[in-house]
Amino acid sequence: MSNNKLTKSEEDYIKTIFNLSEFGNKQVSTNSISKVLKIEPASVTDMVKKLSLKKLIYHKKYKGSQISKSGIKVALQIIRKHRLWEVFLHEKLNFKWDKIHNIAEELEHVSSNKLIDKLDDYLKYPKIDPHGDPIPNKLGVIESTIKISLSDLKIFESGIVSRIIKEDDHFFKLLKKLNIQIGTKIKVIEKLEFDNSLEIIIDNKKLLISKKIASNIKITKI
Amino acid sequence: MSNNKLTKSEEDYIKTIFNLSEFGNKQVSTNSISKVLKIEPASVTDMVKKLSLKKLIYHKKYKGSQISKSGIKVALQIIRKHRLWEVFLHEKLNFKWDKIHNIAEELEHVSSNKLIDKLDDYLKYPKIDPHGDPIPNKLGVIESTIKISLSDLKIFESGIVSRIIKEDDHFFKLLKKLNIQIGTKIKVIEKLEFDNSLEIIIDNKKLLISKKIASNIKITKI
DNA sequence: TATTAATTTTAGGCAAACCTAAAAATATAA
DNA sequence: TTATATTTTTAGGTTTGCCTAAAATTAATA
Ligand SMILES: [Mn+2]
Ligand SMILES: [Mn+2]
Ligand SMILES: [Mn+2]
Ligand SMILES: [Mn+2]
Repeated sequence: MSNNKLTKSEEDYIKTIFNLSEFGNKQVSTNSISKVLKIEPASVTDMVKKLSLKKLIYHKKYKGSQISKSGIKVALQIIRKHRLWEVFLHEKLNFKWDKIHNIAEELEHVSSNKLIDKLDDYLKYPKIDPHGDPIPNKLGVIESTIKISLSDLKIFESGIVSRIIKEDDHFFKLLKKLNIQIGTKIKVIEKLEFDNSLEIIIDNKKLLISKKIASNIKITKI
Repeated sequence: MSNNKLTKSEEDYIKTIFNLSEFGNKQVSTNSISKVLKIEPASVTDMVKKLSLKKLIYHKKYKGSQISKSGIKVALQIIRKHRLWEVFLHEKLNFKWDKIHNIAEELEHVSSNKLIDKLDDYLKYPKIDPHGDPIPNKLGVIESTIKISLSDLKIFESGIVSRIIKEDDHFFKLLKKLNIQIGTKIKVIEKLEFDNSLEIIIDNKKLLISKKIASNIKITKI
C-alpha cells in the first residue's frame, strides 16, 4: 500500500495511536495522543490529518482517529523493533529493566528490516520483552496470552508474572526484595477479608502482599 | 563547552568536515563537503555558518572551513559510535563487510553515551572496525598506526592488511579468492619491472597481484 | 434547555534543513 | 592582465513538525 518511508515522528504517532486504540478497536481522541506524546493538541491535529491522507488512520473532524489495517501493520513492526532492542539492551548489554525504554525509543526508528531480522535471530526469537510485553514476529503476529491482575487471581489459582504496571524505582526495589520479577511463578493461597491482602507462594515460600502491590502486577494464568 | 545536543544533520556535517580535514589540519572547501554529503553547496554554506556559531568549526567567507578543537572532539565520538556499531553488525549479527556502513550511518546518531560504552564493553574493546579503521576510545584517543599502500611496500618487507580502499563487490570477491582480508599477513618478495606487479606470500603461498590491486590495499608495516 | 466548560480545529508563525537562481568572489587561462 | 570559468554566497522558497491564540464544535451542568 503506502510505499513511502515514514519519519520518526510519524512512527511515534502511529505507535501511540495503536497503543491507545486497544488493538485497533477504539477511537482515539486528539487529546489523549497529545498527552502521551507531550505535543500540543493543535499539532496533533496537523499530524492526524497527514496520517489520514496516507491512509494509516481514519480521522473524522471532532470525532477522533481510528487506526487502519495498514496502520496496524506499521505499528506492529515498530513495536517489534522497540521490544527486540529492549531485549538486546537488557540481556546482552546488561542494562537495568527501567533504563531500556528511552534508548529503544530511538533505536526503533533505525530503518533496516534486515537489521531487525538478524537481531531477532541473534536473540533467538524471544517472545516477550524485559517488561513482559509480547514481541510481534516478522509478520506482525503476536502470540496472545491473556493477562490479568494478580489481585484478580482466585484462591488456589497460579500464574506467571508477565508485566509490572507501576514503573518506579521504589516499587522495583520492593519487588526485588520479594523475589518477584518477570517470569516468576506465583500461586494465591488466601485472600484476607480484612484488607484484601493476598497470601501467595513463590518458590515454596509463603508471603503476604497488599492489594495495592498485587494490582500493579499482571500475570498470565497457568 | 557546547552543551546542546546536535542534530543528525549537524553530526554528519561535523564528521564529514573532520574526515576531509586530515585530522583537523586542512581547510575544507564548501564544494568538497557538498560532494560527500550530496547536498547543494548553498545548503552547505547555511550549515557551515551554523556550526561556526556553535564554535565547532571556523569559517571564513570564500576561504573554507577548519574544524575546531571541540569539533574534533565531537567528530571522534561520532566516529567511535559508527565503528563500534560496525563491529557489532559484522561480528554479532553476521552482516557482510560491505553492508554495514549504511546501517551504522543511522545507528551512530543514537544519543545515549551509556549505550555506546556498554556496547564497547560487550564487544571487548575492539581497536579496529571491520574495514580496518581504528576505533577511538571513550576519550577520543586513536591508537595510531601508520598505514601505507601495499604497492609502496619494499621487497622483503611485511605488513598486515588493515584497509581496503575500493569498496565494490567485484573487488571484494577478487580479494576473497586471493584469501586477502583485514588482518591477513602479507610479505612482498618481488616487484616486477615489466608492469610493477607484486609477488607476495600469504600463508606460505606465493602469488602475483597487479599494481592496481596492490594500490587498493592498505597495510600496517610489521 | 441554556450556559459554561472542555475538546478540537483553524489561522498564522517559527526553526531546521533542504532547494533553485542569481550575484559576488576567487581561480585559471588566453 | 583581461576574460572566462569555477567556487561560494545571498536571496527567496518549500516541507516538516512544532508552537500560540482564537474560533468552532461537542460535552457537561445548572
Ligand atoms: Mn520512538
Ligand atoms: Mn517494553
Ligand atoms: Mn550518519
Ligand atoms: Mn568502517
